[in-house]
Amino acid sequence: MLDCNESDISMPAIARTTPIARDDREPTNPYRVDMDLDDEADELSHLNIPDVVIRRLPIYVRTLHSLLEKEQTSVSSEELARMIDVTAAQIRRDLSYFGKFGKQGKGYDVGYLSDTIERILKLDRTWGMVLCGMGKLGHAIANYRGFQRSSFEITGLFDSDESAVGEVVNELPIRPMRELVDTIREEHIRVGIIATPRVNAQETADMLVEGGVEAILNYAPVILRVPAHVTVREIDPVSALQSMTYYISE
Amino acid sequence: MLDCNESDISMPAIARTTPIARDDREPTNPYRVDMDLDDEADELSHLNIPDVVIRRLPIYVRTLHSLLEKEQTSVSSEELARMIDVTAAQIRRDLSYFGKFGKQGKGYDVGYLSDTIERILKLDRTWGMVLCGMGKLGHAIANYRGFQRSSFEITGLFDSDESAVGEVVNELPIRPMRELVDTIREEHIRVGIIATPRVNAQETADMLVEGGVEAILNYAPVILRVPAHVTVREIDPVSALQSMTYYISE
DNA sequence: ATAGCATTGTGACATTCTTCACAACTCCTG
DNA sequence: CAGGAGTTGTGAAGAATGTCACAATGCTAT
Repeated sequence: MLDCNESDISMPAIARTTPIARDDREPTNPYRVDMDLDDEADELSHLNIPDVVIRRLPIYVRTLHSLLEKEQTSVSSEELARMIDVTAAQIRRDLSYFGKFGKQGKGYDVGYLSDTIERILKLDRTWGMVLCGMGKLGHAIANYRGFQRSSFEITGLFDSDESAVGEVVNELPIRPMRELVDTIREEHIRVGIIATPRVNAQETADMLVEGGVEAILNYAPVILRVPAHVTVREIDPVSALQSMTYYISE
Repeated sequence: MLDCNESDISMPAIARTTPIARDDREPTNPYRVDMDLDDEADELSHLNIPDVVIRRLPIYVRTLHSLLEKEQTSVSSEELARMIDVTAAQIRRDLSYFGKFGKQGKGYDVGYLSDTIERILKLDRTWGMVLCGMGKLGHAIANYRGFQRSSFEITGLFDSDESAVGEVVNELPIRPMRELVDTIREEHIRVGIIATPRVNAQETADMLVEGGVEAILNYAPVILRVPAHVTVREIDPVSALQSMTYYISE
């Protein structure tokens, strides 16, 4: 609620009744899941599912991927729990918000579960992102290789400093901020990254929202004010450090 | 619990009885606070205080600093709450875990409250940090200017790649990993940053712990296994993005 | 002084999140 | 094809966190 903007979307609080997946699926058949996830109950579902749960899903996906790398095809909630350091009950409960994906006595099919969670998180596509603020931090983010492998791709770089404009970073030119809103609209961008100085973060967020962005990854140490339909997550190493020193002994 | 290692320190669960600050303090006298915070109840207190609360404190400090910049000397929980986008009751409750810092009818003295929270978080000193893994990410972190202003300073850079060793980044030489443990011991380092590739993160964490580090800022996308007296916080932009796309409409 | 406004600190309550524990089911083995 | 071992999914209980609402108190103005 503090470091994340809970995005308490104001839509009618209709309880979802149709499970996303059913019991009679063939665990490794992606088409089946496809159909299940696209049906009409899906859109309403995220009202009911706690954000804590949603935040854990990427960790599950990541862990399942590491199992796939090791060619392990099946996993129990118990084993997954040990790997992630949570309780098995929590994993089962988390998954149960979305349907039934496991087999009693057997566990979960790694590939099927991983695909399913990715579909829930809408990671079954590539999301273009605009990056605002091309100082040192912006450069580092633009050069970061970890996004492509994860359904994300930076497609535009923006900076308000006209003298930075034109420079090419990781094959993309830096463009002026005044082009930001139109670019977002034209390219249907839904995700923005803020790496501007603190004082410019809010105005940047406003422009992102104006363009139609619905998710903002904020590296600036400020709490952003955005409409309820926009989600914000903070990346704040300093706060993280400052909260850890509390626990240091002596 | 997932992205943070709750650091459920196993010490006797003694309830703290002595408030850290009292009512008869002079709000702007730092010496008073000093004495209060150093007394014997302090060490036991963190058992009882929820980690969620501790994580919010850096935001309070940051916000109070921004008020100080504007020369505002007094603030109510209501006003602070608006700035941070939490409820006023939550701020009052959070602070009440540590004592009574406000004045009825008046609010809080900005400087006093800020100093006090910093003291609680042990930010009234500079923490040396070792940075492990000097790839692109490591370089970016080493060059980051935001730490000094926040009680932190990177004092050692380490990489396992011998060909990187010797290079000077932001006035510090990169040193070989084999010197890590001894350096931590000799320099009494308590905080480590992991910016290694995923596969090396756990072994790096083990070395940090062996040297005596009690707080780890982990940029690698892995859940680290550490003893209970060590706190870990994850910096994971990919997971943050992956959990936000869930909420995107359409 | 005293009244009255503003604001804290906190019991009591409400809500959210986690864990327990077990019926239901699946699979394997003989 | 029955029995046992293993594991899920989930009601119900429990723990943790957040909010309400108000008595207590300090401050200001007259």
